[in-house]
Amino acid sequence: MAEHQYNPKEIEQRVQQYWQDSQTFSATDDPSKEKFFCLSMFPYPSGRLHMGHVRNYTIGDVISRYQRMQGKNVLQPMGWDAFGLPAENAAINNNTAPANWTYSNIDYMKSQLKSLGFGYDWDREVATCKPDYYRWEQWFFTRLFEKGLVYKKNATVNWDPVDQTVLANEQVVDGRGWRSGALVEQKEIPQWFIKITDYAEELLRDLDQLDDWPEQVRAMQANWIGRSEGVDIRFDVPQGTGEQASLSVYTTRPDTLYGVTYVAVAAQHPLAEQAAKNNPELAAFIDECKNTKTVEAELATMEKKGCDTGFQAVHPLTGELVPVWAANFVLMDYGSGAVMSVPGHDQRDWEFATKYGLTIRQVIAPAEDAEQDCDLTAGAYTEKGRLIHSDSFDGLAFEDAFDAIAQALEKKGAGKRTVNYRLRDWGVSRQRYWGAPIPMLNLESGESVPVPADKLPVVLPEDVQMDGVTSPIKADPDWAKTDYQGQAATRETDTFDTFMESSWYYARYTCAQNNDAMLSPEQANYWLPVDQYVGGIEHAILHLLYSRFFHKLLRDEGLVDSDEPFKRLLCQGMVLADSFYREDESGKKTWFSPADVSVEKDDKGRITKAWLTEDGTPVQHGGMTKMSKSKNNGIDPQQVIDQYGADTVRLFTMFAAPPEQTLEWVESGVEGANRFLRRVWKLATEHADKGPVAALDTQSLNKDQQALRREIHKTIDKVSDDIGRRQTFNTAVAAVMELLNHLQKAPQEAAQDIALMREGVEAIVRLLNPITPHMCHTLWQQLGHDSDIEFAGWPQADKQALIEDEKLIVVQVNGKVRAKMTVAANAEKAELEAAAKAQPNVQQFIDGKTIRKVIVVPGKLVNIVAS
RNA sequence: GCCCGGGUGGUGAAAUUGGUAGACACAAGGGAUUUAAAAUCCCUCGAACGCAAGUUCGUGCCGGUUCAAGUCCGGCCCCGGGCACCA
Repeated sequence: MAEHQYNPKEIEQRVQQYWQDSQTFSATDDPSKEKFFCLSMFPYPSGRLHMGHVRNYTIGDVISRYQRMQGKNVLQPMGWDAFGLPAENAAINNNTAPANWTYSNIDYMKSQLKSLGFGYDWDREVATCKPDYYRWEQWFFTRLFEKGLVYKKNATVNWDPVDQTVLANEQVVDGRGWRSGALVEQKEIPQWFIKITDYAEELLRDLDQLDDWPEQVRAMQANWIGRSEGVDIRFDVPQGTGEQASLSVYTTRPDTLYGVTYVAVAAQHPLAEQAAKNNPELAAFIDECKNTKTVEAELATMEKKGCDTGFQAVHPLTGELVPVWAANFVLMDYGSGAVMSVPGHDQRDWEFATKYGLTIRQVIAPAEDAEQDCDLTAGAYTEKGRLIHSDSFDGLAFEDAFDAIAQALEKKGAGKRTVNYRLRDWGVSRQRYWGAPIPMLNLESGESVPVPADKLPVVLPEDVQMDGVTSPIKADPDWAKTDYQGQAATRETDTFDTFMESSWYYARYTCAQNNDAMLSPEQANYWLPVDQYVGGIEHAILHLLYSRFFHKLLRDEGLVDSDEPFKRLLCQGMVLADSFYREDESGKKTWFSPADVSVEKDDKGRITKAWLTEDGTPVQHGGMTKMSKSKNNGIDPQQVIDQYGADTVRLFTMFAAPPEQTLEWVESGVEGANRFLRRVWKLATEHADKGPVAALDTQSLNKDQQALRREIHKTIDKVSDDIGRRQTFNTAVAAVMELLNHLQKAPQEAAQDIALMREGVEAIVRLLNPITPHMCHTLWQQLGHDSDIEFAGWPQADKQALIEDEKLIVVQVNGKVRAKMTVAANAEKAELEAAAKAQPNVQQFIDGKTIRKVIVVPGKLVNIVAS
């Protein structure tokens, strides 16, 4: 007798032990087999898994198991994005070293991943903080340097003047350093850059190949790269001494050139700094601009401010003198640090000009009304139109004007057509400790050279004391001391941006143990590209763009032969939960964990009352929000696993919402998922108890049995399509639930009833296996199979069983449903029309009216248009 | 501010190519079983009107295309994600 009580704890432990003992998920490089590389974004080892991880990795695991049942050779690896800022903070708070903290987190989280039953090949595990990983990244960087793809330049950082340290944007709170509270300044320091802009065109073009990426991610990347066609224009700036300086500006609207009434430069622009020497007001303005964060969102919304430099620039075509202003919205790091301003036709320029009383001039008129002057008192006219007040260019439309003015500038040597990208080169220097050391040496001559390959890796010391301010490798002068070809040299003490590690880890999984090279091309080319990548939408731009860039760099180094790293991409949504807070008199909110709160609901199920379970004091319901530390509404996956089992957690996660959408974590929904699994367990084990089953004779089935068999095979069809093509796991689960409802109602008297039940139960067990593998593994055995369900194959729908001889047809009159009728599936149009008109409720609506038209959609509907 | 999503019953959602709006669940209400509870099973469940058959309205708002619109087009409102040193 099978156990009819579903006992997840016991089942899951046993099955996980079985997987470990039989190396079920260990992938072998076998070129004779069709491969499937399924990858989930590796976690930052923060301490414990959160629900976002659970969701991400459940999706990846479901796809992996589905593909394995399709007969593919599946690789599903896992690793750790182990460098980063939180380790430094935790190390200070816990008085330990970042390495120590990180490694113990990895241990714990690895055990959590195992308890969720994810089928990873742990032999290929990587941790990016280990020298055997980052040494190859260091080596690759030196290769890029030799190829001229790496350079050093000054770039702006957040500078804490009290702690004398560089801060991450995250460490700047309301313009102040998070520890010192000092006003943060912008400071320029030399940093290393990789020329991603050299690949801008290819990164943009190859987006077209990524058919299996979400449209929105491709759109976001295209906008990020931001290709535009325009003109670089030179404005000469006569100096008092008779010398001539010049400014370069880029514009996509050369047609508005005659509307330029001033030029704006960054506060840090050399011209502005020169002018500030004899201009205290300007000097004060430049000083003030040091406090402006260079975060795009802040730049866009802050108050636009400026100050006249006193310099004047010569208009390249008219020779007119226009003032040069320093402005806080022009960035020195971006473009040439100067822009031409056309307040008549650019809204930002208009606001600036209005504020400071600068001239506003109309040079574009609406195409259809070229004679009329626009009203520019309320705002700029930003549409493209026809030129006016532009000398010989008057009357030209945008494209002709663009060409003619660009040509005139080129002829004078004052301009050049250019393709520009919004994308900027990738700054990879970080002034923090817990990262891969940048493998560069500074010589006494001032020259920087890469660390020779035989001296790699540059190992980051792990046994360190954190003082919370200075990186230990910067604090220890001995660490940097070294030599280069006999001469004294100092090491670079900056470390890499952690995006460096996450840009190539996917490739390292193909040969994680290789100690002789970054990649083994044979293994890399067998497994790559990744067939399915799963991760959060928050990585849609940066991580995914850097990885695509790195893949092209790896290709150009001869390490891989594909152009793109990720064939198909799925971006899962966030996980939300109820939040609860209490507000004190000053309006400060204290947030309470949902685990500590009890609620009362009205008969519509809305929360009407909430209180702390422990002492009964009332709290406010803050709605469903993203699980986060700040709202204290994270649900610990471990507690839910302990209570209901991993299969229930996995099922609820897949069922509650489609994967790209947000998922609301609701306890009663988890219970519902658990209830469904108990029903499956009961049906399957009770059936298994009936012992040997007669062979199914599909020819002898009665009408009801045929209908049930059609449900079984329709479900197989739908679930296959939902998991394989559509990736709508929620509807796949719903389809299995429907089938279970049908099977539970089926009679179990005749031998063929039981044979049919066998077919249905086996279908359910196999269809659910990717989602709830522990239960399905166990039930598969109880149904008498010796084979491992992972390798038992995916069920195939019997096309014969799907054929219906009758169909339900909807009858509409003027687009409104008036009747439904069951007709032979092969009925002709004329028959359908006649049958539709014969329906009593239809007659009522067409009686006395003229039939104008009848639309027949075979197998679906008849619409009678009458008036 | 810019770029990208989303908005459908009390709730999560479904409707795949323009063709029956609300599958499957959750919550709620009613009933069966039980000494009782849990568990389980059955019924009801968008709104209004109606004894019923059924009718009308209904997918954020306003307008359009179409025999037919949740789905396509134009204009708005609200919510969320990203914005380059959090990962």
